[in-house]
Amino acid sequence: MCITGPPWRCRRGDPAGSVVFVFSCSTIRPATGRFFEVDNGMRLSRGFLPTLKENPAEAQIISHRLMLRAGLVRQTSAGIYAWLPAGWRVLQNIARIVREEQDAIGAQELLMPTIQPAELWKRSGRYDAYGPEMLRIQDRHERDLLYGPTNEEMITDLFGQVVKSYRELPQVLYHIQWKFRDEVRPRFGVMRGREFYMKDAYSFDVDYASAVDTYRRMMLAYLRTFQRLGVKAIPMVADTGPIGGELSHEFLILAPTGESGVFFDGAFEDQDWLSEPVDIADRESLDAFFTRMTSFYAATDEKHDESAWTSVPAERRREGRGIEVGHIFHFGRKYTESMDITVSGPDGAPLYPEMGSYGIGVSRLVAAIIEASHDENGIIWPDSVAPFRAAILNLKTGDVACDAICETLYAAAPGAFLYDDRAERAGVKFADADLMGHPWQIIVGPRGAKEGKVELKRRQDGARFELTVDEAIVRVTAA
RNA sequence: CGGAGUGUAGCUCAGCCUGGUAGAGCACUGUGUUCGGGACGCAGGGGCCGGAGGUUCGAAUCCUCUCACUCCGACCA
Repeated sequence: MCITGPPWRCRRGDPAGSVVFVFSCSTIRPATGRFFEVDNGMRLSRGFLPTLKENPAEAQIISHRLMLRAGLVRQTSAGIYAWLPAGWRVLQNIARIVREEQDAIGAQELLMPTIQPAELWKRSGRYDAYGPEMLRIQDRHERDLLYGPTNEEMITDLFGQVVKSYRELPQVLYHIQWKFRDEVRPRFGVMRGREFYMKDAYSFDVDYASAVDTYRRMMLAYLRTFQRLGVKAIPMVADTGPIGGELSHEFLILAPTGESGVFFDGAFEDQDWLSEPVDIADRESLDAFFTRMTSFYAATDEKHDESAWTSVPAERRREGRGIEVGHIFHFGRKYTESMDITVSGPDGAPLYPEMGSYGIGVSRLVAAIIEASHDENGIIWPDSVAPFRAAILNLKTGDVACDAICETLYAAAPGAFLYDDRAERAGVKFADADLMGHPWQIIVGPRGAKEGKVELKRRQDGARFELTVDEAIVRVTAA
């Protein structure tokens, strides 16, 4: 419960339930001889934000290098990472946007455990089918458990316990949780780790037509989610395996280091899905949206169709590579049938609901966004996911004017700004700010400070603006 | 799981072949000069050389075993 709350601490030895509140004095750094000041690490001098000047030897791809160098993660064993404060902030920012868009289509968030009983998987037949990627564990009673790689069985079982009538459908349930797949060869940092943070949603519909509506709503939610994350993720028709049909799409972020080749209609990049007029309660509206969306050609190299490709106007043909960050999939009654989960139908007879599952690799997105958005100096965070909105660079700590302006800025947007108050040279601060990729840098130097001016630098394009303190605050917090 | 490597200071690495008791740069501490794009000087601190066993008067160095990590392949959100 301390995770997001205001800074407070329990004093050891106090009666249970008694809490001592220690309030932060956020404006002036102490000269009062106080031995402790609440600090959430947003002053860099006190922060747990270890930047690295050199590339760690184990990191091959750019996102892995930058994540280590910018102090986002540390590896604890092969394919398993600790998320340091800045990385954790990014992860939560992504999760927040994912959550808002899931909620917007009526999905309900819950939280299932990471550890699952083997019995559940034996019912669906996947316990034997899954293979060594599943991490199997035994408890002290020698019961078989596993660290969940996915949650179809568990959600289906939960659903069956609760929902008894077709009138309660559709249901869309999701959670954002850590998963584990014991990859033979983890690599590329969190891009292909063993432990990963993922949103997975599961839908239950009364019939196929209704399941298609759900699928289309989810498609819209995904398009909006990725747009808000500041990345171009293109949905590509994916292989549906033995089930067949067209209701499977993978979402790929364009990046040169992607694992799949992609071909798509450039018109896709110009769409604004946030203002797309769709009534998600109306089947015809959903159908119109989906028809328009799928009218743009998009396919991975595996599903690429040359003849369809040539019908795309030549100037709009885009080829590149992509990283898969999401997958939506209708699979029908596979689990409801194998686990014998039914609801009563309109005629009183039991029926097997139609299911779909919908994943977004939240931790993988951190790496994928970096792959898609960086330069030779470091990360360039999209505004929506950046760990800090801006870094305040005090170019001369100890200078009365610089310190005063920086403290004013720092107090103006609690939690949003990282204040580089270290006694470092300007170059070090510039380099670290570029590396960490804050959307804005508020540069406070002795020259401008005398006149109450600061310099604003936009990380994305390097644009610089000389502004008053108040103007800078407005500008940075507005964007 | 096959094949190939690497483990020496927080990071990047040298030393190993040809055994003689541990090094550099960066980082860190103190200090002085610097101070708008990763400064410089002086003085410091920090490593049972991944682990275990063996050979030897003596092992970071040679031998055996083991663990971890990385890369290539097969696999994959």
